[in-house]
This record gives sequence, C-alpha cells and structure tokens, in this order.
Amino acid sequence: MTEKNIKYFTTGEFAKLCKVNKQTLFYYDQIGLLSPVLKNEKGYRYYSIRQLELFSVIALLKDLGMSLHDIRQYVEHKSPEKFLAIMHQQKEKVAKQRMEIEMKENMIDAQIELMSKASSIDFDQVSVERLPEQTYYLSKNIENISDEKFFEVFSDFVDELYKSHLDTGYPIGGLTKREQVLKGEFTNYSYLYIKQLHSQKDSPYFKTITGDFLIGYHIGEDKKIHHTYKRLLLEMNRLNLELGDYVLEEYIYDTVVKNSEEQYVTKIMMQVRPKVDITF
Amino acid sequence: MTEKNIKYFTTGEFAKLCKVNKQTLFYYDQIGLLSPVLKNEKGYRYYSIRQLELFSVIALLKDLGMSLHDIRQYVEHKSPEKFLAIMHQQKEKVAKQRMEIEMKENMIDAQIELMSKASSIDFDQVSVERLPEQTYYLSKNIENISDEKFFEVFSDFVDELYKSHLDTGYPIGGLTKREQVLKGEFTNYSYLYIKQLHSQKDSPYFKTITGDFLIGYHIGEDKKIHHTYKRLLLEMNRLNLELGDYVLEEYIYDTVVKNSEEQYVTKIMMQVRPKVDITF
DNA sequence: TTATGGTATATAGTAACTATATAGTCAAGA
DNA sequence: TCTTGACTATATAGTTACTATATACCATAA
Repeated sequence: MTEKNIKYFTTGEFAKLCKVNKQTLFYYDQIGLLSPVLKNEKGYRYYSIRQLELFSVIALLKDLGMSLHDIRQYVEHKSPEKFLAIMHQQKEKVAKQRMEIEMKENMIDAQIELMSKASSIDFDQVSVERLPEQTYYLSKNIENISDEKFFEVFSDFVDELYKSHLDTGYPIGGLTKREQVLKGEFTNYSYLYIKQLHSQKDSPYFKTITGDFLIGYHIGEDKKIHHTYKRLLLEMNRLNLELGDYVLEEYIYDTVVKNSEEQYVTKIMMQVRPKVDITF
Repeated sequence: MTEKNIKYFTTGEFAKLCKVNKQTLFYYDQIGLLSPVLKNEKGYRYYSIRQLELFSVIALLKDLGMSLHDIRQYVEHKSPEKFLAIMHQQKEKVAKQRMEIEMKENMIDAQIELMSKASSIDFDQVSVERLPEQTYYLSKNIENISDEKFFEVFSDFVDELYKSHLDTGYPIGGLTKREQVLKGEFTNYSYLYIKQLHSQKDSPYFKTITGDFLIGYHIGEDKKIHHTYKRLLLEMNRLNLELGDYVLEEYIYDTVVKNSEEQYVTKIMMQVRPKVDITF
C-alpha cells in the first residue's frame, strides 16, 4: 500500500502507459535502449514508475527526428550536463520544425484557394480586370537561354525558394516582356516567378505588379499555346486596348489534378492599356 | 529556345530539382507513384517541368504523414474535387501537428528549466521558502489503494494528460496530506500531480497551492525516503514550524540522467506554518 | 482441469528508402 | 578511332523502427 513507488509494471502494463505496442518494448530492450529494471527467473520483465520518465524523453527525442541509435548513445552515457546539451540542441531543431509546419499550413491554404477559385472559372471567357498590387519573387533573366543554362537557372531558383522559405504553394509561372510577345515569341519568357504574400523590399528579386489585365485561359497542350495568345491579342484589339509591359502565365490545372495534356489549363494574364489611336 | 516549356529533365536533373536521391525517383516509378512523362528506347527517363508540381504535392502529403500507397490512390484517380477534399482534410491534420510541435517546444523548455535549476541546488541544504501560487493537475484519489487500482488510476491519469494536452514536461509528482504524514505513512500519497502553466478553473482536477514550504532533498533509493522525511520533520520542529496541509514530492534526478538508484534525487516540499505553542 | 489471457522468444514482413554491384550510353579529348 | 569519365539503367541487398505471426511457457479462475 504505502510502497506505491516500489510497484513494478509488467511489459503489457508499461506498454499501455507508454501508449506503444508491447513488441516495441521488447525491441527497445533488445537494442539496449530501454531495459526493464528487473527480470525474474522466468524471463518476465518488470518496469519501474521511474522508467516512464525515461521512456517519455526517448519518445520526445524520437519524435523530433533523433534516431534510436543516437538516443542510445546518450542513454549509455547519461548525465545532467549531456541531457541539457541535447535539450538545447533539440530546442533549435524543433523551432525550425515549427516554422516548416507553418509553411506547410500556408501552402495548403494556397492550394485550397487556387483550386476553389479554379472550379468557378469559365475557361472560355476572356475578361479585363484591374489586379491589385501583387508581389512576385523572380528568377534570374532567362531570355533566349539555352537548355543547359535554363536548367541551371531553374535549379538555382528552386534552391532559393527552398532555402529562403519562399515556396508559397502557388505555381511557378513565366513572365514575358511586351517586346517578345509583340515579336510573337510567346514562350520566350524573361523570368520565372512565384507569387508571394509578403514583399521583401530590400531584394531586387522581388517585384510588385499591378494594373489592368486581359485574362484568358489556354486549354490543352503547351505547344499549341500560341493559338490562345493570338486569340487574346485579337480580343485585345477588338476592345481597343494595347499590350502593356508584362504577360504572366501560370498553370491552373496540370499534373496535380489532370491526367492528360488536353485537359491542362494555363492562365494567361496580359497587362493592357488603352490604345493610343493615331489613325485620325 | 522558345520551347522552354517543352524541355525535359533527365532523372539526375529532376532529382536535383526535387532535392531527392535519384534512386527515390526510380522507386517512385517502380511503385507507380510518379513515372516520367516519357522513356526512350534505351530506357532513359525524361520528366517534364509540369511533373515538378506533382512531385511537390506528393512530397507535401508524404511530409504530412500520408503513406505513398494512399498518395498513389489519389494520383491514380486524380481530379480537382478529390484534390480539394484531400487538402481540406490535410489542413486539419497539419493544424494538429502544429499544436503538437508547440507542446514539444514547451516540454523542452520545461526540461531545460528543470535541469538548469537542479544543477545549482545543494541537495544537502534544507530551506524554507514562500512559493508563489502554482497550479497542479491532479489524479483521482489514491489513498490506501491496491496495486491493481493504482495502475488503473495511474493509467487513466497518463491518458488524460495525453488526450487533454496536459503533459507539460514537468515530472509527475505525489501529493500527500498532512494526516498521512503525521501517521508516518510518508508514501501513502493522496494524489498524483503534474505542474501546469495555465489553470483551467472549471475542472475540479486543477488545484492551486501556495504558502511557505520546507524544502529538502532525498538522495538515493526510494525505499529509504522515510529517513529523509524524519530528518525534515525534525528540522521543522527545530525551526518552530508545524506541518501544513500538503506535502509535494517529485523527481529531480532519475532514470533520465542517472544510472543508479543511489544517485536519484527526490525533492520534498512540506507546507509549513508557525507552531502554536501550548506548553506555557 | 481446462479455458483464458497473460508472458516469452524467434522469425518474417513492412515502408520508404539507400547502398552496392554490374552493365549499357554518350560526348569530349588524345 | 579509341578511351575516359560522367552519366544512364537494372537488380539485389541492407537499413530503420517497427509490426505481425507462430510457437511455447505461465498463472488464475470456473
């Protein structure tokens, strides 16, 4: 009665307290990570209440991504000093993990927003819209670039998104300048871009764009996208508008939600301004 | 040049963009999760730029704990509607994950605090301190309880800590009432407890305790703790104090940082009040 | 005494890679 | 043209941290 602190738990009981499979405790005993405080002549294992604290710490370290091997290194050479050192090091790690989780939450929100919007769009409709100021993170210039160089820039861009936590979950798009579009080089993009929620004013790679845009959608293979560009340019003319500085192009439906190229949808946003009529 | 969107990546290049081992892409192809958009007559794989988006989504879902098998189920029957449904479901999951990470951050902070404090304590010293108001979450009553019942209560207590996110990383302690201590039943605890940072006023299991405490430390085996209790009671008498309502007992150094029982340290906090002298 | 429910060990299977061995392909330089 | 080095491929085995299964031993209760 009064010796509750000397009570021992069987493997089954201890497993229940730890919320793990009994097999897991056998395994931990086997690899020398956590052995019962005593074993009787029949081989039955008995764990003490104190060992629950150790199990909790093991579970915590494991959850934070430490391997059982590394945890065992500590357990075999435990001390208050080493424990404190590990905790300090894990504190940093877990802070990073929290930031990554927060990024993922934002990415999921972005995907939900994109897909929800997409489902209510009539892809045959062409419209003119005033877009609010929006920040984009740009790649290095990729005009007239070779395939190998393109891979390099693309790779650097993706690396930068990863390292600087700029992957917002929005698609990577292509920005084309007025000049190339007028020449009919619709897919001679000048920059890759990705939409950002927050601008970092100090970096030259952040660009904010706003203004009136003619917005249309290309359905089907990428290599036929010039047809859609021509169609949109005709519509622009009909509306008495002329091409502005930039054209933005991004994927709406692609490999993520569709199986065949014919079902892919690409959004084309052409900056426009009123045509200056010089034919009077 | 102008056909950048029709550029294909080799397995090595695509692996670099995805930040994974080339072998992983072979594996994903093998299990039918993500196959290159084309394979030439020599068996060389070529991935499109569009496939990077799909890889990103696969990586996201995988990171959130979805199995490759389940991800494949989606990929084989993809649609905007199903994608949205998955994203909504993952949104909830990731919010839970963030909360768990935040809990772990708090637990690490608690461990750091405990160990840092412990390292500057002289365990031979007995002191009297006024402790600020502190909230504890209590188990069911465990006075004079049988071993089986004790396991049940302990198990329920641990379950509750888990389910209600009450595991703060502080040790589980034992609370004894004045009555039992005066009878010399030092380890006939009335409740298990765990320190909380925030009180939940509505629950009867939350108790706040404050007052003056005589604080001492027991070094060594649990079964010899009565010696330390007696020593502390003598000291209490010498200081002209008498026992208050509660005694709190918790582990300072245990299986987590020490190997042998002789090195374990248990903190004993006895509530005290001035002795009413009736011997005049 | 025999269910039943617990304990044990040993072995094999699992997921998601990761490493290694072996061989074919390709472009550049001697 | 031949060779070298860097790529590509497949096949197979190894890894981590379990998880499941098979088999046998043990303890209590009807």
